[in-house]
Amino acid sequence: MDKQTENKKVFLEIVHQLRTLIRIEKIQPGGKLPSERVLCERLGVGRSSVREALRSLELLGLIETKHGGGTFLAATHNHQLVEVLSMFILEDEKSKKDVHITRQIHEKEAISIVSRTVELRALPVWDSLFVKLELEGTIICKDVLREIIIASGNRLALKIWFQLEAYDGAFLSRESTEDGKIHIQTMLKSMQLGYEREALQAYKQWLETLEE
Amino acid sequence: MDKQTENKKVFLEIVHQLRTLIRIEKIQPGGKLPSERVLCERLGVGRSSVREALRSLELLGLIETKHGGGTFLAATHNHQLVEVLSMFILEDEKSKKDVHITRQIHEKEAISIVSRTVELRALPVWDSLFVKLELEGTIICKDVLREIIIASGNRLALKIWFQLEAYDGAFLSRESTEDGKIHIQTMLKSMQLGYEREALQAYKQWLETLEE
DNA sequence: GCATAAAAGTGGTCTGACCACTTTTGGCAC
DNA sequence: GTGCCAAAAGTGGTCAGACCACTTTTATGC
Repeated sequence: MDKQTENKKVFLEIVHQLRTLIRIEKIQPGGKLPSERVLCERLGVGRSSVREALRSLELLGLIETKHGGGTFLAATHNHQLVEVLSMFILEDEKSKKDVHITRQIHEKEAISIVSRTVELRALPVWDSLFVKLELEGTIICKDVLREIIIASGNRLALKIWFQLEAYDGAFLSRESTEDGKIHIQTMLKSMQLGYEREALQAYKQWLETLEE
Repeated sequence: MDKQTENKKVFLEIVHQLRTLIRIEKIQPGGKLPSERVLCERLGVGRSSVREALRSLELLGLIETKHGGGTFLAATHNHQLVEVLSMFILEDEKSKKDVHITRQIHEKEAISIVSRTVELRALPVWDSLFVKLELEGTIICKDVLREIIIASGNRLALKIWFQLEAYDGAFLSRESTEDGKIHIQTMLKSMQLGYEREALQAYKQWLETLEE
């Protein structure tokens, strides 16, 4: 009833309907949505309009599609959001530096969080990383940072970090130097002991070894 | 021809192309984009695909369309983006909290940056805000924070903050209490003097006056 | 029972058509 | 020439049908 009253665009209305559908049918993240053709019929609209709505949600990272397979509710939220916004926003060199800095902001915060939280400090993953570092020595920077940010428990920050890391990838993908290794170990140990300041200091020193 | 050979989705490619087009043709916010039919021809794709891309960007608030008039680069964006995302994302409390925390991460960082940078500390805007606070007393929290983040010079962080602030809006839009006002003033003054620790402390106390 | 091929289902894209609305154009009266 | 107004052109909004490419399901043959 109320659908007819609105003079708004069909595809926006469909976005609304989809949300209702997902709630009512209790579709879980990762769950399958009705096919495009079924949605057309159910909502009484053309397939193009359904697709415009679906594509919009896809760009937002709210749904995922598998060619020939179906449409699924995204398991993890907004990753494309940042990417697309960035595409329009990040244009000059200054922006590249901003990505770098912003990424580090989240890394520092995660280190602080872990250092300050007893339960997180006690996580076995730190020892594991430490040992791996000891044995192989070829550990990749981003693996360590990723674990720390995951541990910090802020999923949104994790999503943002993933995006930034993707841009900034070349930098982080390098293997650590001998000097760098020491700083990573110091950072991990400090974190485990709850020495926030020292952990951040070691992180900073580690960064310096990367900047050559 | 060539577009089909790519394994990526056409509509995503179009989103990319549009961004390039906007930059090359120097289309200003509020400016007019080529019509859908022109875009089809230029990009060598079907109109449906062009529309899927445009509709996606519209949902993101990056463009606006006028029926019969044309498509325009958004002057001020993120209007329904917020609405739609919140519909889908902000369902569980955890996400809401993550937004909240992530926003504060960027605020804290900006305060630190300004405190540590002589040129930024000397900006006249702080006195201006301080006086405004003195006189009116009805200053809005987000105005202060926005200025600080702008001053910090990281446009990406600013962009992210705008996003988060939009979600988290109800919280930040409140007028500050008497207690809050004192803390804001303390924060500003500490920042100006370069007392990073004190500024962050005041920020924290200010937050406490807002909660509950 | 199982592997494999056929069929059905599904997303991806293009074309053409029609409608509703806006902007531009052209002609008429003054 | 000026000004107004209707016709024409331009543009977004929507739908229907047709293929294609890919995945999932079903049926077949051994």
